[in-house]
Amino acid sequence: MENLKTILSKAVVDIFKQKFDTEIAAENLTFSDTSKNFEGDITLVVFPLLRYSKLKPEATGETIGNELVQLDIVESFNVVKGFLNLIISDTYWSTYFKGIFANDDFGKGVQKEKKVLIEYSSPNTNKPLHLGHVRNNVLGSAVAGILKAAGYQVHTCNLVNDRGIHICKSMLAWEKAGAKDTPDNTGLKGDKLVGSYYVEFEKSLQAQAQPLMEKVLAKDFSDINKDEKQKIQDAVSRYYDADESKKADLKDAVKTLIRNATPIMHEAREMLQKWETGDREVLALWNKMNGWVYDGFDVTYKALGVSFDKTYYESNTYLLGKNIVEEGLTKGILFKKEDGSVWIDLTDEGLDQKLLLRADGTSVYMTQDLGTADLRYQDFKMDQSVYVVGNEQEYHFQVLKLILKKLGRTYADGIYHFSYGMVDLPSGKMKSREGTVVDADDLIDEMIATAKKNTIELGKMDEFTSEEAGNLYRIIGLGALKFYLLRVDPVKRILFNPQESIDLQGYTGPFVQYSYARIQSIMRRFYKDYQELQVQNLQDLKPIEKELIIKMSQYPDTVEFAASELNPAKLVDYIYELAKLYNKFYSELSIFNDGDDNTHKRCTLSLMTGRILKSGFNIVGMDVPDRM
RNA sequence: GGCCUCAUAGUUCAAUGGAUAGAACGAAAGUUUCCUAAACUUUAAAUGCAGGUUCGAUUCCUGCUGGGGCUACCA
Repeated sequence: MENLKTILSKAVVDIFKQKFDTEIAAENLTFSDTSKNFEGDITLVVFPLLRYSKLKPEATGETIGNELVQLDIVESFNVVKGFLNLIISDTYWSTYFKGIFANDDFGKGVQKEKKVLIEYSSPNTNKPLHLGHVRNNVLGSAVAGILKAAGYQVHTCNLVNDRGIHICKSMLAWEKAGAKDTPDNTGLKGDKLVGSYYVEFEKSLQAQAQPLMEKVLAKDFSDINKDEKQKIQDAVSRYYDADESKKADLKDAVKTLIRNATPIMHEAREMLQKWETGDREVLALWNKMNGWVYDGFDVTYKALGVSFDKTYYESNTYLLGKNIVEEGLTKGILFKKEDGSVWIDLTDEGLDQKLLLRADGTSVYMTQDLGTADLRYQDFKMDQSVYVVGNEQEYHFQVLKLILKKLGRTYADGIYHFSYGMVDLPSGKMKSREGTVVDADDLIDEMIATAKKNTIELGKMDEFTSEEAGNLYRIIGLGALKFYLLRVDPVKRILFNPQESIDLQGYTGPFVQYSYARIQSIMRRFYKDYQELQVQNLQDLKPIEKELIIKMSQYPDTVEFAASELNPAKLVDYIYELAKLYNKFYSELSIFNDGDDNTHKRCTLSLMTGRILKSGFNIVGMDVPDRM
């Protein structure tokens, strides 16, 4: 069906042709919602048209308004300064509403050719998922859902960082602790077990690094092996020579070198090299421990309700990356330093030199990302590739895109880093060393437990079986959590206040869910009392009824907008507003005590509202309950 | 130092360059013989600072102040 703005745009273009003898482009017309302080269903902003009309704002508005009321759909108008407020006829809204009511796919965009691949989650296998990953997963699956709803061909993937020094640290610590704990004999979730050994490793590392640091700062280098001695001596003298203002940074630099110079780090790096050369024992251990981690991740993903069309593993792609590095060397895009390390010089692009292969031949993050990029393109041939990764990696993706471009990869242009802000706690940043990281599983459990507690307190569980109840708590708890994370513009940091996040009132997921459940309750009663819903002409629309229809009419545009902006918050906010408006409608008007016509009309409106609330929530990965 | 990013009621968030800047929480007051009060109604309360572009700036540009990030042979 033709959209209101389209109809009005055409009419206004005609008016300008006839009245002012000028051609204006329909795209230049700005229609906006009418401000609450004025009467109208939709507003045309006439300021931009003054140069065509050559009249004052009021006169221009009057002229356009006088012509528009000739249309059946425009009932009346008023002009305030440069704003032409139009009142649209009930007949139009009635016809329009019947159209969208009959459309099962209302809100969904037309199918598009464009193919998009969305990568999100991307965990490391050395520790469990935390709140930061939760934001990533929730955003990633929401963006995928929105693009799908907007009509794009969407695929999702996960890139698991399953190899590298971090997992070797856990492996080493596990071996040193006797190599006997398993998820089975400890009862721990696999990722938790492996993560605990990562923590163990860090403790041992700390224990070795601290005395070494003290010695070195006292200029005693006897415990440093000769390969590292020179660098460390240099760093220490830079530290002592520096001004006060720079001392902290330079001390950190020394610390980093010291950490790398500890015996336990040497062991970890040896293990990594063994891994890269295919040492069977190391590989077996690696497989075993990663397997535990995947079992653990599966539980978390399932609890979060996210999934992927394809999972990539760095262990399968880093070699491809090494080949690409070779290719780059051959093409003269990359260069080798004396120590054998490979770099790209991006100083011409305003960036720095970037390492692609270590001196010992092992690969870094960038190396495997190059390989993965090629592989993904072979698999999906996508037009656009969205990486949902935190904003601390903006530089990385800038470099990745540049390198791929220099290598002549045509798909490089389609690479888009969906960069989102970090999650902070009221106490500040999450820091694993300080134990302030919010664990994903714990968080989910806590949300569900709070949902349970509140629901029981409200005494609403009489009609539920225990299975239904458990399901309800899960829907509410996750709805609260996801809504809390999605309602904020992705580019912004989120302040995660545990207290607030589990609020179930106000601007929250449960508010929307409650509105939906209310509607279902209405509809249950309706079908009990009446045979079937008669979708008649909607007559005598009350202001709130019309407002509700207008709000519903904006759903498809909102989905489209959220897709073009890649911003789930736009859709989430709209759904909340619709629910809020519905609650107002619900309290202002009686559905069952105002005559049969009104009952049918208001149930039709209720049913449609419910469909949109559900559809919108589902798109971004949330669920709604039939009763709560 | 360089690059990127953010700054709006007491707090957490909104506002395709458009009207008198919206919500929620918190604060104050009210609504339940009637469809689910996890709701609704009312009150008080905000654009960091200084310029510029524009008919019009919270939005775009410049500078400043403040927070965060990046600038690793970590990922």
